[in-house]
Amino acid sequence: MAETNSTNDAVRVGTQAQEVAGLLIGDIISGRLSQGSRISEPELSRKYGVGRGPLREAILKLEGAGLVVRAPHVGARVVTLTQTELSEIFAVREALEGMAARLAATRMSDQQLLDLESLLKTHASHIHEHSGQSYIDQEGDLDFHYRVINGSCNQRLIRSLCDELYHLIQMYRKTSGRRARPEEALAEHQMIFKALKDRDGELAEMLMRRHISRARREIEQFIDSNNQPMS
Amino acid sequence: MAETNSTNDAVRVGTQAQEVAGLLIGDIISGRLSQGSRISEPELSRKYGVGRGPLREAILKLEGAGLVVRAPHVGARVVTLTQTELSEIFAVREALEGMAARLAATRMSDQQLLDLESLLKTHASHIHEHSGQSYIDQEGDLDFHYRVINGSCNQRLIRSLCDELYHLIQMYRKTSGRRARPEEALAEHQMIFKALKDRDGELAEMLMRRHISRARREIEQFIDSNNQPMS
DNA sequence: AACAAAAATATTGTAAACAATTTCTATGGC
DNA sequence: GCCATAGAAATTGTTTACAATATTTTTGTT
Repeated sequence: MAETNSTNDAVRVGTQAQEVAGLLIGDIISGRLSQGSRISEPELSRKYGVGRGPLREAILKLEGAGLVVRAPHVGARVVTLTQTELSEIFAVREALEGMAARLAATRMSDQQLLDLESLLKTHASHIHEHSGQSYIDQEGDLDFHYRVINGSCNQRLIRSLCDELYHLIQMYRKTSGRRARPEEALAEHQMIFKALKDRDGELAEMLMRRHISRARREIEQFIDSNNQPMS
Repeated sequence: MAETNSTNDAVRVGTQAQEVAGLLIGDIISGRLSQGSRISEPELSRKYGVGRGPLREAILKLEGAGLVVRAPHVGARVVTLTQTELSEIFAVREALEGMAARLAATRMSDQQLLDLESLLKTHASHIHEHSGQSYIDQEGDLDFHYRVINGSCNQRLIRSLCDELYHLIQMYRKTSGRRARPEEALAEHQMIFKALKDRDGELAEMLMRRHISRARREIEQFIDSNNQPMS
């Protein structure tokens, strides 16, 4: 009768190291492990119930993703994003995701476009109902961008954006209780969608770049207004 | 005297894992470990004279860089680049390095520009002397691109390009004995340099994108002409 | 002889013990 | 009272041994 594994999770999907890496990523991008937190091997080893070997592998993986930084003989910490680094991330994201939008305009299937359209409708109704709060804002935004990125059909591009940059962006969003602007974002998403539907790659790229550039400026502004009273 | 370390290398700079990772990268991008080669832990553990722990860490690191692929309980292999993957890499490189050129146009110091100019002069004389062969072609090309990338002053961009994409490109260049076209490349480098010197970011980006796009088409052509007789 | 199944081998994944380095703490001197 | 230094504790780096999985070889059957 449903003999479970050693952990109370579902059946083991891969190796312990992979599982712990997933848990660690979740703890970081959810904010349970805040920026700059020490990653103690013995402590987390006990917490996750695995040996130090698999845990070290997980840490190594996260280091490759840029979520933690390590110093020899000193240990690992959750990365601390400065404003400069966050701006750099968004600058790279702008170039990469602009390219993704351009490719997606010619490569997305009709079905993918229909799905994207219904996603936007769902998002719109949620905004009207709850007058622009709730989790759907962050998640919906992510969902839209993930679909466009995947629509590019460029595996390397997908990996760079989803496995590296977006983890960092999610981490920042959670740790800084910044309020998004769902109405404006939705309007921009709808314009991007129209360009995709029209198979207009140039326009899709330009709109996506402006969309991300706008988000970057908001963040820079937010940080500025928050750093001031902390001095 | 000069009491050396356990290995005959210079003094240990970091940890064994880091050192082995460097050696592994060297073996891969030099072609000593060709594409698709098995990465046997016991074998390489003996070869490099370290335990399996540090070697595994090195493999993990290379997996993060995209140089090796791992399968659970099966092992690691040097990545095999298909034409599709190579095209994808160059597409991403085009977007990223175009951005780097645009940023470099406004951010490179006058001294950096002078150094870049002298590098191009050195490169030109080498081509005229040896009529376009010798190692300087590959190395010189890399050197030029590295300087422009670093001129962007965007650390994340630098890391993406130098630590991930360029390793893969170097690997491909070595394993496929493809001949470069140093004269054409130099001419294009000189045009890019002029745009940088004029602080014309838009032009620098466009020229860099065309330069890389051209290289991509050459590679695609080369692969096509090589894959045909192998069918 | 060819195929399938089962045992043997080898390799990877994991845990535990040891070594080396760093960090914290306490003691002594100024 | 403060700083420097020496020792102790804790953590990371590394090796070794063990367990689990995959691959290969062997053996038996059709």
